[in-house]
Amino acid sequence: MRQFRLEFDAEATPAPSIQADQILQGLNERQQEAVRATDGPVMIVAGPGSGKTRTLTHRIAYLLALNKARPYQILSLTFTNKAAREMKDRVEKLVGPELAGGMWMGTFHSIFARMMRVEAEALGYTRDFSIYDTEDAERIIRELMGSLNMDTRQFSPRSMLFLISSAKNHMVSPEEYQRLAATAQQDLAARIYKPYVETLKRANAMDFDDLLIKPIELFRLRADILEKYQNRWTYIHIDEYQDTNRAQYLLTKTLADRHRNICVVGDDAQSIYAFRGADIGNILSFQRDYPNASTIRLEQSYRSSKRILRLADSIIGHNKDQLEKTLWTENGDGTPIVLMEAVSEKDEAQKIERRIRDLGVRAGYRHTDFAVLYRTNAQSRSLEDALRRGGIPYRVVGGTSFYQRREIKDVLAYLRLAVNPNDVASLRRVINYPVRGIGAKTQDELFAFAERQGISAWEALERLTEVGLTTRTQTLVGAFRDMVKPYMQRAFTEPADAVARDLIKETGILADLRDEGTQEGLVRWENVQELINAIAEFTAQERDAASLSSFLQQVSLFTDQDATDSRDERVTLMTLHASKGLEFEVVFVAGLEEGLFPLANASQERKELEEERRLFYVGATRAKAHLFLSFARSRFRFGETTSSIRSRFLEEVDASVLLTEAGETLEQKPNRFQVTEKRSIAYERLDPHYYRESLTTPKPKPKPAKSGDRRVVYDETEGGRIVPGVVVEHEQFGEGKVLSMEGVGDQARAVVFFKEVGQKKLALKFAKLRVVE
DNA sequence: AATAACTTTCTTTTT
DNA sequence: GAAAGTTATT
Repeated sequence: MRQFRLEFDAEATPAPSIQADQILQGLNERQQEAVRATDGPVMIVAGPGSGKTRTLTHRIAYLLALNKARPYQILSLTFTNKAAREMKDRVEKLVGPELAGGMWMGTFHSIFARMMRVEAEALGYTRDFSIYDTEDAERIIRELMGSLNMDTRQFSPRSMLFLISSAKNHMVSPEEYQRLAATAQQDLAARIYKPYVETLKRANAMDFDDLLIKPIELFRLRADILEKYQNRWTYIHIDEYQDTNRAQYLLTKTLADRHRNICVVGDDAQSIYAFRGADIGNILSFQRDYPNASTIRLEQSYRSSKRILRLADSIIGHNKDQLEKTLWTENGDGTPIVLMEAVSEKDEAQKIERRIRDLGVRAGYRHTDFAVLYRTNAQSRSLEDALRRGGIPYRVVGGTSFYQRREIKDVLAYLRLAVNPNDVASLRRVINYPVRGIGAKTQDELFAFAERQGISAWEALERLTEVGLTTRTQTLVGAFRDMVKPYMQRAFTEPADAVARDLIKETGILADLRDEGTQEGLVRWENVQELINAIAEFTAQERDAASLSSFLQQVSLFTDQDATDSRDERVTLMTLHASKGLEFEVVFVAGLEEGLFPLANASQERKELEEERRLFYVGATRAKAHLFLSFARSRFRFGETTSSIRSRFLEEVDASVLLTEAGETLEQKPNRFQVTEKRSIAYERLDPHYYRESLTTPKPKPKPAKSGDRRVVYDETEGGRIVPGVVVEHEQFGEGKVLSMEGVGDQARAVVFFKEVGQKKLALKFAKLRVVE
């Protein structure tokens, strides 16, 4: 893992093994232009399949070949590890490994994690800080909510984390957030935000957002450090620029400020990460930030057939927010796009399976040529079943990766604790695993003591006698402490694999898994063994003595796709999000149903709906030759069968390139979703996901509201006339229809779809709704 | 304190 | 239909 070398590599740049003009070969004129424009700001706007990434890598290779920049002066940022790896491979192929070796190429997170490792002390961290993923962060939030007596049922820790994360990404401080908080949920988040940040700091830990925000803080605080990096990275490249969030934008802008050699590549039509703070505005305002920027459009698609492009174009044409761009191709018309209608999700999966087999036989496609895309991870199950039954090998991208498995995270938590004693999340995770008699109550007392004394939880263990536990518990806790303690030294003096192996053995995790005696326990046992191997492998490659902590930091940033091997013969199953940047001969987009794609929550707000549409656009444009769209008329969701209707996207699409399975053209109902003049909001009849209750079960009978019964559909005793289906009026929002009700008495809330402002959730206590007619 | 049995809620999408 | 949380039992 050469990429984890920490020192800057300042040795002389080796001579390029290739001439610059050779690099330009095989590129079209526009691409060559983009490659040649090496100085100053450049924006490459490009459609799917136009060779964006290719152009970017050629540009980097060109810089190296010209000896314009030394490798370590080039910073190239991507969004996934996979993209970074691919990019590096391509550059290597062009200029040779020695020259490509020293480049800084990786995800935003991995690059800045490495930087923060070097600069940690400037912000009061140690270089061995822990990196908290969503699960760790959620654990912290849950604890905090508990200690602040917040009801985790009303607002989940996850939703709190989401709000805090988005505040962080927008660079809103806890104090500001407190002022801005408007809803009850935001109020709660505002109360947790500050303690959350403080807890992380005390734990010597950073979450994913911190990895981007802390560098910004650092640069603001220390002009000297900023200057160092501005001069280090004189050429900055950013792939998928449309997906950068505020922090990423600021970070790269600050870094590029001195030399202004920044090149961004993106496609506004493929922006699909607004939900995690991505801001299309960044790509739209590039010209404003850099008035002398050259903009280069790549509009020729080398990937898809004419029919597929026409379909894609008709999808995106329904969006208002977009940059002007016309894709064209020299490719042939291709085959018509096939729309498949299925009875159920099972049937849908079977049809897809049959198509794959059929095309494999008739057109000679290999399994790697196929991809099945869907909106939610949960949809993979039925597809997997069908493929398994049909004997077609597949791989699922995403889902839980190796490093997210419970047993792996348990082991990693032990190791993290050894490296970073302040790491509370890890301490909490392992203090009573395997079970050693330190229950919730004991833990509460320990952490409360630490809180009172203003010390870290580990220090509380060190001062165990002062906590005031019974002798018996003290012995148990002391034994745990004494078991882990030696490793806190050893982690820094001995090879990582030896430390890890001994610690794992001593904790008894392996024995615990073995004694389970189940098949699952065996698998987990094997996984732990595999982790030990991975650490050993890492140690062999990396001679840095303290590398256990860098290993831990690295694996925190690993995600699914890292294990995937595209060479083996399998059909790929993945979410539409995960498919970005990839291409396949044959693509299936499954589950085109209202409420699923677009998702129910997203179908009310124009912005969110447009994002769903871009997602559809991304999915459709993954296909080179064949595209299949499918929907099922019923689907097993939420533990029950629900009937569905086909997605509105199918009504919008250019039907001339589409055929049904029967070979007929699609009959569209273009006005199906228009909100008509008066009161009829067409959703209620057409979208069963809004009316799940009433369509799947007989009309909910008014139940007497028992106390503690949270499943009350509506409250008879109060405002009894406000029930799902009734039209109501609100002072500000105007007229709307009640979609559903929840809660009783003061807690009663209604989800109302207003004609003017869309869907809102209102507390009846405050919202003074009047029933119309 | 640990286990078993139960109830409840939840599904976007990810570094 | 899973995961997480709650309650009852040992």
